[in-house]
Amino acid sequence: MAGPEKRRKREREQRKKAILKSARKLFAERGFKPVTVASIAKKAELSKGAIYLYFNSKEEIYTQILLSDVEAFHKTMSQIFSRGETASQILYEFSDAYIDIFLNAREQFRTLMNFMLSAEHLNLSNGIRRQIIREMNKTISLIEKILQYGVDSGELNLKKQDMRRMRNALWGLLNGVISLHLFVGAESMREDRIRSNVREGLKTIIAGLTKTSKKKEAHV
Amino acid sequence: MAGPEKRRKREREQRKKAILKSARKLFAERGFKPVTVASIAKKAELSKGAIYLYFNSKEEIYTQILLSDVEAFHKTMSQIFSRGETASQILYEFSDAYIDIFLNAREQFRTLMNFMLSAEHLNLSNGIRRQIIREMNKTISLIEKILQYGVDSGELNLKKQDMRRMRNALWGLLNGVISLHLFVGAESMREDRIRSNVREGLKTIIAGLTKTSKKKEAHV
DNA sequence: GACTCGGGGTCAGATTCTGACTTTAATTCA
DNA sequence: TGAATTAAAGTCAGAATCTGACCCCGAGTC
Repeated sequence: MAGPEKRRKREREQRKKAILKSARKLFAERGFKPVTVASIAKKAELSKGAIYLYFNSKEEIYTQILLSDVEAFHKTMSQIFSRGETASQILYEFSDAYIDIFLNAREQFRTLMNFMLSAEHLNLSNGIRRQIIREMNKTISLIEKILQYGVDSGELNLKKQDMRRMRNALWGLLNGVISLHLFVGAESMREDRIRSNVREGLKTIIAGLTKTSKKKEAHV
Repeated sequence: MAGPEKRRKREREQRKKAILKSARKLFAERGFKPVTVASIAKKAELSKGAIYLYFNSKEEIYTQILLSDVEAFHKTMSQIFSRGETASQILYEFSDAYIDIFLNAREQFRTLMNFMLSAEHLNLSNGIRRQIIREMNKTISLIEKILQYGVDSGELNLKKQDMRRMRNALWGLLNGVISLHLFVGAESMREDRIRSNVREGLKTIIAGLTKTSKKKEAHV
């Protein structure tokens, strides 16, 4: 590629990134609907029209942020695997990492949460919504893999048909605890409380799943 | 100023600076004539045409670099004054600073030197050339000020009509020594040799000027 | 249901940029 | 000398990017 051409391409990508950066901040603060394209343009020091040279719609901006966040999220969480540890250790680490992301990359987390909480009235096209949900599920199914690994290694005792429910329970535990503390409780205590609550829940669940406790038949 | 407008102005100035930066490097390496506008454009990752949106001619680019260098140079050298010291101390510091600039901002120095060495066949317009020379003279006349200060304080013995000649002799000493070592002598020895040569010359000149040596009448 | 208002999206015109083209001036060679 | 060649300065039509006034629609108000 020629000199000026290369420079132009680079600058075009920088511009795009700048728009996404501005938009991410605004979406994290306010969600989808209240953020106007004009406000994104203003933050990025561009005119509204210029935004449409880089994206086809407000929805597309939101989607790209969401997808890249979900992917980054999934990438981070994937790294938890591939260390020769017990399933319960991995579960603890997974939870820790999840909480870390919440605490350190709050904007990403909020955007994600916002999507989960109100995906239906976001008026994204159905295809896009499904794509994002599929991506999110990839992360959720990591929990299932951990559980499966525990079952395979003989560490955990869990029937095939309960796997999915347990996975959702664990995922729910994480998000529920975090959400609980997001709106109540003092900022200063938040991290400790989230961590200890999650750890406590995990401990009990893992205890209930470990093979040593051989008795189990008390049906629901 | 509005958001996008402010950004545009900023970016325009950045572009201009980038062009000057590329051009300065090339001019320092090769002088005026051999540097083509196309080569400046290439280094700045722009087309030739774009260069002419920021400058009216190759000459103007060169001039702006030269002027800003001369001004920076003069500013640095001016700071030598305004410390309550003897004229000879100030002369030593002035020389040291001059050598420092040569050693640390070689590109600027080369551009300046190049101008001094071949101002006549640079085909700059006469007005511009005179403007730059006037600016350079401001710096040269700093030496005269130092000498005058020495005379006024009774430290130096120098007739009014000899002032200018002495000033030029000192300036010549500096540039002559530097030029000498610029083309001969090993890089590793250069700094030491320049400094010691200049110091030696200064020492002798100052000795010849200090009032204590009262005898003087041996005309040329 | 008419009216207002706010925000998504459009578009004509302004600005910036590109590279092929024209001009100019210096050099070579008959 | 002066015609031919060449190389670099400088130009310009058209492409790319950007702007902000404008259009349109849907949601709320009376």
